[in-house]
Amino acid sequence: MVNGIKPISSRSMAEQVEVSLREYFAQKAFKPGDPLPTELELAAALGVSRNVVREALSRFKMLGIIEAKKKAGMVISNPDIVGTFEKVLTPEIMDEATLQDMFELRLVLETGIADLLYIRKTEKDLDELEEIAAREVKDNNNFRINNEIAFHSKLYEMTGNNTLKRFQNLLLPIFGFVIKLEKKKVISGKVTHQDLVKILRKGTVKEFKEGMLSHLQPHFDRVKNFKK
Amino acid sequence: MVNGIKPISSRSMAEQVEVSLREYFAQKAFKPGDPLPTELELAAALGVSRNVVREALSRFKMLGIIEAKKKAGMVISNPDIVGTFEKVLTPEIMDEATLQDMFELRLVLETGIADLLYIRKTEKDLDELEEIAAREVKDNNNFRINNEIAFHSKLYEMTGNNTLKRFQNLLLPIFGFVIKLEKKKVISGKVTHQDLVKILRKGTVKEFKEGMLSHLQPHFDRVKNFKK
DNA sequence: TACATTTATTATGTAGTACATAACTACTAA
DNA sequence: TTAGTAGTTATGTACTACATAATAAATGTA
Repeated sequence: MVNGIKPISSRSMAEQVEVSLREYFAQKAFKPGDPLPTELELAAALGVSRNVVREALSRFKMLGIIEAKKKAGMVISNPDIVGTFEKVLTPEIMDEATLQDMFELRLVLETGIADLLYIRKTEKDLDELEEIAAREVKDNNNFRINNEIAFHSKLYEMTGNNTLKRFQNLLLPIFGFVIKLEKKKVISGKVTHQDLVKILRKGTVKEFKEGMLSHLQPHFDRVKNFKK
Repeated sequence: MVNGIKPISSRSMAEQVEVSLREYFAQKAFKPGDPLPTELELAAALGVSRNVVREALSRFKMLGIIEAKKKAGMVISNPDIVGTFEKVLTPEIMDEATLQDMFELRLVLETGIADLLYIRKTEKDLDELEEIAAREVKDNNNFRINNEIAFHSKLYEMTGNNTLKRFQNLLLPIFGFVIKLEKKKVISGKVTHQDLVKILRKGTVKEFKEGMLSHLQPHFDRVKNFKK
């Protein structure tokens, strides 16, 4: 294999225009609401067909960076970050290494939210969380996974960080997908959801961190055995 | 404001085609390498012009979900998740709430990687980390920020999780941006980088977690004072 | 003058045609 | 058998045409 040599830029015009536009936005310090030149103006300035410009613009529209209205023209807008993330997070077509990475990422988040939780938690939240934990004891197995999801989702909700909450919600399918890949039975940790609620109420941050770690221990064991 | 009523789908054809294609990919259980129908076939099947199809396809190309070669046609490929994330992570056009969320997200990651670190750390890594921490003591202020970045980046590298490492690298500008917004002087935590290295070498996971928390304390204080 | 209605005007959205280009196939000739 | 050539095909780019919606201008009416 020849090293240090890159293939001639066979990048499509649309791709190059995308890059150019991104630079243009940055250079002009565009902010949400700011109007853009018309498609024809852009095409003329870039020396490409309107078609190519539209393909590039279509990309920005998908990301939510650009919004377009007839006659009014196009304006910059603030993108939905998590929404964009969702568009590429399809376990079926992701490579295994990245899947494993995402699996670990969820564990990192799960153990990392403790401090945030203790800053933001309220009595009302704790009541709701307790209700979820109590419900799962009664329920049969069919609904156990749903309750598992509900419990952890509630935790993220309690951090008051909406981006984080939505983000972890996207990670859940990945988590399930990876576990399914291995065909191993999921073993529960020693610390149950109800234990965690109890700690959140009366215990310290440190105790909660230990509790959560213990709760997730089976997953961490899995990570330990995974050879990179 | 009228609730429960949505505006008539004034979504563009390109947007609708994007959705249709996504469903089509899922339904056909497409995996990387699988060939797609030609643009003309898609256009005919969807009942739209080739132009519209291309605008939608352009979006998938940006995400890295589709690759196209002349004559050979198009194939599914696995997207670069972090790369995609990078495309929407422009602090300048992000709304403040999300910026704050991302700031917190970084803190969550930083405190959450401890367990992963202890699973994966090697002597070689520790030596390198120590070298970075030592360097920053000598350096003058100009390079302090660079060293700050280098140290924390190295930590993520040590987790052996490349996605995580790249991800936090994208978060760094946000972090700087948010701090700059407030125009407050950055106060260092009581635990220095050199302290952290020492703990990583000889101490337990628990000690490291406490150390990191103490190191980040000024940032957490900032979060505490931030009213949502 | 003030207001309502109609009429351009304009930029995006969609359709269709044409042709360049790269890559693959099959055929041909040495 | 192999080298070379011609043909085929799907993407890439360009251009034209027109529909559509939103705005602004112009007009008419009270």
